[in-house]
Order: sequence, then structure tokens, then C-alpha cells
Amino acid sequence: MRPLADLVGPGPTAPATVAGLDVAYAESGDRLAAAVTVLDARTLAVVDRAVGVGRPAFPYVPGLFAFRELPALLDALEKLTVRPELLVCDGHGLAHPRRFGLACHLGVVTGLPAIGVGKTPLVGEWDPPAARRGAWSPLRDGGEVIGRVLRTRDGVKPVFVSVGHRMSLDNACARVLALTPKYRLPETTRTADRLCREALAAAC
DNA sequence: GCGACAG
DNA sequence: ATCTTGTCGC
Repeated sequence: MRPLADLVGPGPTAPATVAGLDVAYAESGDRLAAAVTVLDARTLAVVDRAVGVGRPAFPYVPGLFAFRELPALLDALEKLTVRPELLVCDGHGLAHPRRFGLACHLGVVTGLPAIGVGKTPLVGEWDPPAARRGAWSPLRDGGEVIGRVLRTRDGVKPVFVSVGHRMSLDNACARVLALTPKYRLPETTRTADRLCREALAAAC
């Protein structure tokens, strides 16, 4: 599927809606809840939301993460009534050992523009970006630039941004900064995180 | 062989 | 991902 990913874009510069996706797991590991929240890209208000609950379809194996979370995320995506113009994934896109992380997989399967925003690295080397919000440094692996280490808050640990599908790296970083007016992680990720935890608790 | 390893 | 404990800062 890797050749099917559009790593150029540039994708929408002013999307009307942006979606956040996340998954929560039961402590026992036998249940999970996936959530998608769709935000108005200008006001960051949630305009649609959907969840999918079930059992993990695959064990957690670094590099094969999509096989674990993608099925439940697709379930949730199908329940949306609003078609988001961009998917902001909790995990990497191009910044993957075989250059096809969750964000690429989700983008190709849905056909929607997608980007990956990881909290910790999976592959690559980088220099720490300057302390100011907006500062960044290239994430490199095997002689190629696979993403960007982006500071979304002054003096706070940066996030790892990479292209998923139908988006340029420049635009991906601009979208992430637009989604982080107050906290380290995008508002899309934060609302989806709360929703999947809530859905998991409700699905007792 | 050893260490690393998105969530 | 999940859980715990303690510290720092607004």
C-alpha cells in the first residue's frame, strides 16, 4: 500500500473541519474504544463525534500499529455524519521504519488527507528544536527527511509530525500549530482522547 | 548477539 | 496503551 500514499499534497490550507482520532484500552486488554471527533477548524468546537468499541484485532507490535487500531477507527469513521477534510492521527505517518505508519494507512484507506502527530519517536534522529513555540528541526532517517520535531508550546517537549496522505510536511506543521493554541497536543487529539475514554467506561 | 521499539 | 508518585508553575 505504500506506493498509494500521496506524500506531496499540499492539502487544504484552510480546511473547514478537522478530525482527531484516538483509542483507549481496558486495563485487562480485552476491550478497546476508538473515537473520532470532528472540529470546526476555525473555532475548534466539536461539530461531530463517533465511537467504535470492540476487542483488539492485533497485538501491539511497534511498526505494525495500524493493524491494531485501524479496524475500530474505521468503524467510528463510518458513523460520522460530517465528512472531515483532514485526519489528525495519534501516531506516525511517514516517520515509520517502512515509511507507512498509521496516518498513511488511514489516509490511503479513507482517501482523506491525513497527518501523523506522535508524542514519542519511533525511528529517526534529530536535534532538539529551539525552546520557542513554532521552532522545529528535521527528523531524519536513512539519509531522508521523514518528518519534523515541532515545538507546540514554549519550553515543553516537542511533538513528532509526519505526512500521512495528501499533505505536505509544511502544511502538516502549519495545521498542527493552528490546532495547539493552548496545549502541547492538538485539540483534535485531546477531544478524541476524552471521548474514547468516556466510551470505554460507558461500555461496561 | 544486543538494544530499541508509535500506542 | 495503563497505573503511580512526586514536583513545579500559573
